[in-house]
Amino acid sequence: MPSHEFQAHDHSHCVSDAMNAALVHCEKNGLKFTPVRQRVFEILLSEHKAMGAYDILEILAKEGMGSQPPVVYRALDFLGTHGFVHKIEKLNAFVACEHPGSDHDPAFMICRSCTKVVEMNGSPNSEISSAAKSMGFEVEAIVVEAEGLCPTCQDTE
Amino acid sequence: MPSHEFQAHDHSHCVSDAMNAALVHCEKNGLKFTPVRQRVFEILLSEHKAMGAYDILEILAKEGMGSQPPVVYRALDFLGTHGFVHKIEKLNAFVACEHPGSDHDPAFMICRSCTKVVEMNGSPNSEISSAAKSMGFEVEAIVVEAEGLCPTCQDTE
DNA sequence: TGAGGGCTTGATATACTATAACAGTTCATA
DNA sequence: TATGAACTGTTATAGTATATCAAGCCCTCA
Ligand SMILES: [Zn+2]
Ligand SMILES: [Zn+2]
Ligand SMILES: [Zn+2]
Ligand SMILES: [Zn+2]
Repeated sequence: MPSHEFQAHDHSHCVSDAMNAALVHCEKNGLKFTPVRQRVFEILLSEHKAMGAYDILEILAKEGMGSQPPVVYRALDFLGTHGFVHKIEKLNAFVACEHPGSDHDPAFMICRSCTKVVEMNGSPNSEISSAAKSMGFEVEAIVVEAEGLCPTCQDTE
Repeated sequence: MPSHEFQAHDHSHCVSDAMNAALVHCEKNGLKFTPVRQRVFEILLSEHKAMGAYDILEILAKEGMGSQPPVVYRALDFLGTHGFVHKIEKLNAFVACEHPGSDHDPAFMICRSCTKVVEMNGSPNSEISSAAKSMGFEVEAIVVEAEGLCPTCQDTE
């Protein structure tokens, strides 16, 4: 059983790796990684969970960084456009990307018990792509979200 | 290239097949396929497109079948629970099931140009299931939604 | 230097999606 | 006929997302 983010791990590495990758990517591409954007990213990095835009906004507001919805939606739009966060459609919520730097179609596992959200390794989407292609459909983006129980929560049920 | 619902076809068969299957299933299982539920299903069957709850409600209202959101959401809940319609998470919208009667994890193709939504044949989800299983994750439900261009719309671009 | 232009932020208002809660009705059945 | 379960009507409210316009910042080029 490979280790992964559902299990206990040194999460400070997740945070620093992702933040560093984002800083480097913005630097290289002349993107403005402004304080609000950076703070929203930090908030999403703090746990492997999806957060609603309004949950994030509440934190920002307490810190005096903006109190209106557009503030957080604009930051999320920036972060999503550049691949730093993903939207979880099933939850109408957002999660920090775990594979920074690589352009990828993410696929997620959502634990309904502990609410953690983890990206699958690799891109297990080739079967879907080829099923679509065999019907003549040209895929541009794929949403893959598996809901269920993570290893830890299976044990405690 | 197999034929499918993106292309021209005798759509009246889609409608009558699905409605018959639903009627039979409700009959067999003692489910109450009430006028509102039946009408909502008909509306969703009229095209291979996803419709928002409020679009459906607008039609119901014109016909004097209920004018408040709970009416349509309750009907959609019934239809979803019994597998007659699916929710498209990416669109926050609902579509009639094309494989009535069979218990299945649907996978969708969404054309961004003509907005048609078609279920893939088979369940091309085994790759995802096994990727999840290899990480110890127990899948209970899968959302698969591929967005792109259908065969027809590729030609006209 | 300072006028312009593009991008970011602030702020107000509004649109869109979904559910909670309770009252009234229908219908099967005990 | 009484009882209860399920469906419908209705009001109110919660939750998610965007349109729009004004104001500020930063870079660049005349
Ligand atoms: Zn971590
Ligand atoms: Zn869990
Ligand atoms: Zn059809
Ligand atoms: Zn199309």
